[in-house]
Amino acid sequence: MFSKSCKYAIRAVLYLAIHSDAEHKLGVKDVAEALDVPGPFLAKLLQQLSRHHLISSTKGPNGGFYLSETNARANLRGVVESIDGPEVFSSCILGLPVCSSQNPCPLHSRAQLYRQGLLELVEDQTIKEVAERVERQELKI
Amino acid sequence: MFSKSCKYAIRAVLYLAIHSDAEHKLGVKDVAEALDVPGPFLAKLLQQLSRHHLISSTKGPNGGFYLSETNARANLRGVVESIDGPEVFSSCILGLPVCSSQNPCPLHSRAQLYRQGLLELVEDQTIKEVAERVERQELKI
DNA sequence: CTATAAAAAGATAAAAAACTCTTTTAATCT
DNA sequence: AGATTAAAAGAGTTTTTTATCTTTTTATAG
Ligand code: FES
Ligand code: FES
Repeated sequence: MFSKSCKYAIRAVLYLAIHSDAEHKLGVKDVAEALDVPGPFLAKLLQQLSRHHLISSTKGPNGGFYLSETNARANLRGVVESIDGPEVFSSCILGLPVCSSQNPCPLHSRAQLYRQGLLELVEDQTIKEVAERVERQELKI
Repeated sequence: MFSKSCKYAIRAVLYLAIHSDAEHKLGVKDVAEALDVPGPFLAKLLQQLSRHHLISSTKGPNGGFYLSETNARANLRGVVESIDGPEVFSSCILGLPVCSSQNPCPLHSRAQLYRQGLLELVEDQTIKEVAERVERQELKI
């Protein structure tokens, strides 16, 4: 479903939500080791998220990546769209050039249900909320 | 979501459901041109589906690919599983090594809704039913 | 102001997915 | 039986995704 990159990105954002804030920034290495993900590759992803203002970062000593309060109040949709592109939520499930009710593919109407589930997955709770649930219920990330 | 291969495969199966039967077989080229898909690549996919008995084929003059009655009474799940692997319906949406309610990831419970939609998409109608709907409603494939 | 720490950027490499070409096998027709 | 047709199988190639390595920029600390 999501690309590997996107999965890494989501997990990294959640990790930052739990373990970082403006006063406690984390280096790529910290996150990569905690999530068991290739470091230099994760660095690229975090840079990309940072460029899109979905996470925050500063350079230099005591620098690193973190989630600002604002970052944490967003949901995960932006993260997914930033890495995998916005089309994941709107493109035809059979790969036809356009997806529309005007000219639908055979799976179009049922694809709505699937998309609904997908959107709820990433939209109906903030990153902060997910992170808090992870802590309360000791979930794996 | 589905790989490109899988999308091609689904479309090809539907095309066969509509345009072929045991008495009217189609060559790879026919299908590839109709769907505007790379021919030799589609050939590989059809061979794979044929090996898994999801479509039928015969060699030689008047040979080709087609859907038997039995093939057409199945749903699309087998096609998807044959090309993309069965894990698409059961693997963790965040890429964790196992997906289970015992040790769930933060998105696990909501992922169920998404999976439900995905399964309905491919399971709740037979290939024949989809094909008939395509003909009745002149849908694109 | 200099040394240092860490992200940003750029350039490369490896692996996987998508796509192509060639040879072999099997069915049909004459 | 021999010629022909079309799938099956095998061996490449190209493109995209994933992963690594190196250099540059910027913020901080001393
Ligand atoms: S047209 Fe295929 S999903 Fe909408
Ligand atoms: S554990 Fe992640 S979806 Fe089930």
